[in-house]
Amino acid sequence: MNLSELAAHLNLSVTTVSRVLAGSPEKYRISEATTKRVVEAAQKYHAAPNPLGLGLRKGQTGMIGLLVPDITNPFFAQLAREIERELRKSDKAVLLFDSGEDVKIERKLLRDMISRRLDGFILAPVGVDTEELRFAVKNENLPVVLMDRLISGVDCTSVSLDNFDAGYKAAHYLIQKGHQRIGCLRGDSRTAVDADRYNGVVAAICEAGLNVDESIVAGKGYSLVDGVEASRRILSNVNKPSGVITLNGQGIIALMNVLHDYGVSVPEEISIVAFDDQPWSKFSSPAITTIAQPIGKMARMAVEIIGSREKESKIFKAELIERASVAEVDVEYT
Amino acid sequence: MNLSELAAHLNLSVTTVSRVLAGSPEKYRISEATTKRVVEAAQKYHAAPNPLGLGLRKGQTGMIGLLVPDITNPFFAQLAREIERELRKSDKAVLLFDSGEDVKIERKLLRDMISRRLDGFILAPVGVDTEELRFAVKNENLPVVLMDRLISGVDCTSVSLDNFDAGYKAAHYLIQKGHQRIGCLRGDSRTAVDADRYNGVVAAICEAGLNVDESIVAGKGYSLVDGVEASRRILSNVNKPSGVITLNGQGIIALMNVLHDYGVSVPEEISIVAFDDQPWSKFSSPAITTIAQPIGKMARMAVEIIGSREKESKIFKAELIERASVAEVDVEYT
DNA sequence: TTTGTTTGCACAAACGTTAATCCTAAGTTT
DNA sequence: AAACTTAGGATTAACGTTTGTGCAAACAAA
Repeated sequence: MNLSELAAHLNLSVTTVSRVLAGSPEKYRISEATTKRVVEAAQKYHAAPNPLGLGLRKGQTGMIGLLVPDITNPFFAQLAREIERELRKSDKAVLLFDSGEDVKIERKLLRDMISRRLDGFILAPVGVDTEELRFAVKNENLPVVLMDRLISGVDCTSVSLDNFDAGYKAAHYLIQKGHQRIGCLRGDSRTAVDADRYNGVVAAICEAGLNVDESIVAGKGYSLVDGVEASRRILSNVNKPSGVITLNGQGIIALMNVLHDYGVSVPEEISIVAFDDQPWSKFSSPAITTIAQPIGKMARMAVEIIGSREKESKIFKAELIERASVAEVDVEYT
Repeated sequence: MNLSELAAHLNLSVTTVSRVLAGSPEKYRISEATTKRVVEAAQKYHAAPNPLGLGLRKGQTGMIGLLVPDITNPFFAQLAREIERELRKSDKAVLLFDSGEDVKIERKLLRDMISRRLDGFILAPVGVDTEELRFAVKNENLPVVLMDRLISGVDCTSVSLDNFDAGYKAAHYLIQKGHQRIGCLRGDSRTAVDADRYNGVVAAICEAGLNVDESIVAGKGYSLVDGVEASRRILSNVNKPSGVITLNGQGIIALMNVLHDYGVSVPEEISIVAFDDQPWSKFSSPAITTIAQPIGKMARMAVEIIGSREKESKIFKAELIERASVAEVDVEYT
């Protein structure tokens, strides 16, 4: 039911009803009696202000747009859930857009998002620099937060992971456990996320005085098929790695299956450190040692930035969760 | 940019601009020249009708609400993706609501959804009959489609799976492969989805003249923890099943890990049929034989029903995808 | 009684559209 | 030339809010 319908029903003006329901009856000197009458009738008839009228008047929609490359990817699903949960506290709703890792579709969606006059945007782009992305970001008046795959050169408030540090931590941990031959299952090396993480891995390896063998490094995309293919390439190497780091969430699924396929036991023959904690990681056998992103914290920060229209980017540190997929090996002295 | 701003810029009335951009210039006798002028300027300045004004005028928001129990669950994530993709074709957007399997939150969300005056609702409820759900559904004028966990007694257009048939198919397949001792990993047995599937399983078992051993049937919820616990119960039985059916998507993840933990090999020692095809099911080792829901088709049907305001419910049949997790066993004659 | 001060609410405008109606200048017919 | 048609738009109202202002009644003060 409308405010106007309710007002007619109560023989009051829409103004009065609106003022009561907006929560400031005393400010406008609405009597106790009237206030009570309105509130009770509103409850009874499920009356609430029409968001379109309200939005038109106030210039805001009460919605923020969330763009992800693939909601089917557990990382983005978790992100979406946390963002929705947080936004709900300020009575905002989430408009979901899924580009399917397709840059052309992403462009279209960005245009659509903008034309919908949302109150803010949380964008996890495919990872490619497009005109639409720049346009969306440059829209000075609207709060935009970039997440996950940041675009170098596109200047925008962002919430992200210190990917270099995360990669470094993963490799450093393996090295500390005695591993000297470290393989790496990458995603799309053209995206900054992947490159940064890999650079961190390389840095740790070099720092330890070891060298990087690119024949046990593979990957060309974030899909499961890509992951499986890369895993096979890594494992079919005559000189197998003693530890493998999967640089993205899908990677671990691919790798585990290929490992099982090849009859390689974890962590006895090969140790694994995976990026992105999955719901099942701790139930897996062996439980997976993980570089976990603080998804909840990042989501909350993104929402806070949107709400407060801050302009400062935040970088979070990943956390290494020790579980059972990494074995300690004796260091071979060469 | 607004239509009114654009109109002012072009020294035209808002009406004219609106009519050109709405795509019916000839119907209102707008000259070719003017039409062209408007179209070009609109492109140049990224001008588009404000959806709030438009919505207010037309009485629709161009958005439909999607309510799921858990977007992190791959089934609902896939559903969301397909629904969004389909809705996009008619320029509608998806407002996402995630109840987190919590009935109280679901109630609140339903109220919020209704007050947002959306053009339609696609609801995958937690599975419990609530007043709010009934209210949302009874809202005669708005198109509502129920999916997945239907509520018996709540009369509403729905798109669902023939769950009995699906359960029957799973069990029948195992029996056909010679299995006589069939275990079952259930979800929440109070929900109709789970009960129907289980009844299908029971029917197939009884039809084959075998009997159901409830000591290898377990499950009390849809979460991963529930799944792990139930899997342990089933596998710790002294007399292990020769085949296990997991009645929901999370189940297979739990079961596989527990199996690996117990050192049971699939399909040599135990065969598995899983509900809900997962992206990794075919890459798994062994690849998982699956009872797959036609998620894409179901999503498209839901969107079609919403669009056409049909009232007829549709029931889809699950498809059995034969892969490698079921072994043929010799039938023991008793 | 007149003037001033509250109290309690209604009225009007504006947000941006669109659909129905109306207006004006030009061209066409008689 | 007068009357009629047509082209090409502009005006107006309405969708449902909220906010600034207005205005009557009641009450107090002088």
